[in-house]
Amino acid sequence: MDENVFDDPRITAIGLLFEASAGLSARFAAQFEEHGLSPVEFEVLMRLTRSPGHQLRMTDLAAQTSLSTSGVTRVVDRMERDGLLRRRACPSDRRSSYAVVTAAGLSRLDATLPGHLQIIEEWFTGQLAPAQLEALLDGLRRVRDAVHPGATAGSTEPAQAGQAAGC
Amino acid sequence: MDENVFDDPRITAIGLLFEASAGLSARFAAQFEEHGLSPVEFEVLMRLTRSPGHQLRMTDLAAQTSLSTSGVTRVVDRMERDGLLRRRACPSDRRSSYAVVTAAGLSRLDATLPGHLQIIEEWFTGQLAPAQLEALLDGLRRVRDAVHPGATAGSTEPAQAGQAAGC
DNA sequence: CAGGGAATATTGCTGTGCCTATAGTTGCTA
DNA sequence: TAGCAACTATAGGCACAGCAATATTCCCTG
Repeated sequence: MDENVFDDPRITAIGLLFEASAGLSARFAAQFEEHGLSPVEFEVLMRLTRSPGHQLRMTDLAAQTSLSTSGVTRVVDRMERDGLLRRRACPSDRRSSYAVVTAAGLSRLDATLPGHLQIIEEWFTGQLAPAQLEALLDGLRRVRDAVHPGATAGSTEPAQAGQAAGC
Repeated sequence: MDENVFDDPRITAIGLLFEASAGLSARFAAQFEEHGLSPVEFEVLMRLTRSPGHQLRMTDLAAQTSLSTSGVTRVVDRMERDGLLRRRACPSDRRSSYAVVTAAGLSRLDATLPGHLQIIEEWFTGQLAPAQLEALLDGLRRVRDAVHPGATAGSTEPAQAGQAAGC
C-alpha cells in the first residue's frame, strides 16, 4: 500500500479536528467528575434545563442526546437515584413519562457551569483572536450543516421536539 | 439559575465543535463497518501501518491511541483472531511484545482508506474554500497545541514512542 | 550477585451503552 | 365495538473499555 497516505492533507485535517475535540472532552470530563457528574449526565442536565419547564419526554431526550432510548432509561435511573432528576407521568398520554430536573439537579448544574465555561475560555475560545475564532466557527458551522446530524446533537437549536402532544 | 447561559457564545462554540466532530465520526463508523472494522480497529491499523516495520509495542500503541493498555490487549486480541494483526515477541525485552500488521490487515486498510478519504473530502475539507479551510485548521492546530494531549492522540506526529529499546 | 523498584502485558471486576424483545397505551378503521 | 398498527418505556443479553491487581522481566544499586 501507499505509505504516503498518512501525509494526505485530509488525514491531517481530520486528525486535527479529532485531537482538539478529544483533548477538550478530556478536560471537561475531569471537571465534571469534580462535581460528581459524568459527561452524559451533564449533557442530560443541560438539555433538560434549557427545555421549557426543565423537562423533556424520554424519547425527546434520547433524540437530543447521542443516547438511545434504553440508554436514556438507564441514565435517568441513575440520576433519579442521585436525586438530580425525577420522573413525572404525562397526564395526557400514559405511554410517555417526563424527566424533570429537581432543585438539586439545578444547583448541581449551577455549581458545574462556571468551571465548565472557564475551561472553554481557557483552552478554546481564549486561545484564538476574535477574527480567528469567528473563522473557525464559520467553518465548523458549515461542516455541521453539511453532515447534518439533525437530532443527533442540536446543541444550538432546541431541536423542536416534534409534537410535545400538548402534554 | 441563569437561563441565559445557554446563549453564552462559549456554549455555542463548543457545541459546534462537538456536533461537527460527532457527525463526522458517525459517517466514518458507518463506512468502517462496511469493511468489518470498528473505529478503534481502524485507528489501530493506521497507527501500526504508519510505524516503521508496521509494528508497535503494546504500550506505545496504547499511548498513540486513546486506549488504555488493557484496552489495547483486548483490541489486539480481537484483531489477531481476525487475522489483521499478529503478536511478535520482542527478542531483547521479554516483557514487551509487538503488534504487527499482517498482509490481510494491510489489504483491509487499503480497501477502507479510499472511502474514508472520500468522506473527509465530501463532508469536511470539500465543504470549505481553501482559505476558509486553512483558517479552520489554524484554529484547530492552536487549540490542539493548547490542550496538548501529548500522547493521547499525536496524529500528525508519530509521538516518538520514547525509546523503542532498540528492539 | 542478590534484592528492590520500575516497567510490561494480561486478567478479573465493574460500569455503561446498544440491540432486541416485551409490555402497556393510543389512535385509526372496519 | 373489536382489532390492528404505531408508539413509548423498560428489561435482558451482549460487547467493550477502564481500573486495580497480578505475574513476569528488566535495571540499578549495594
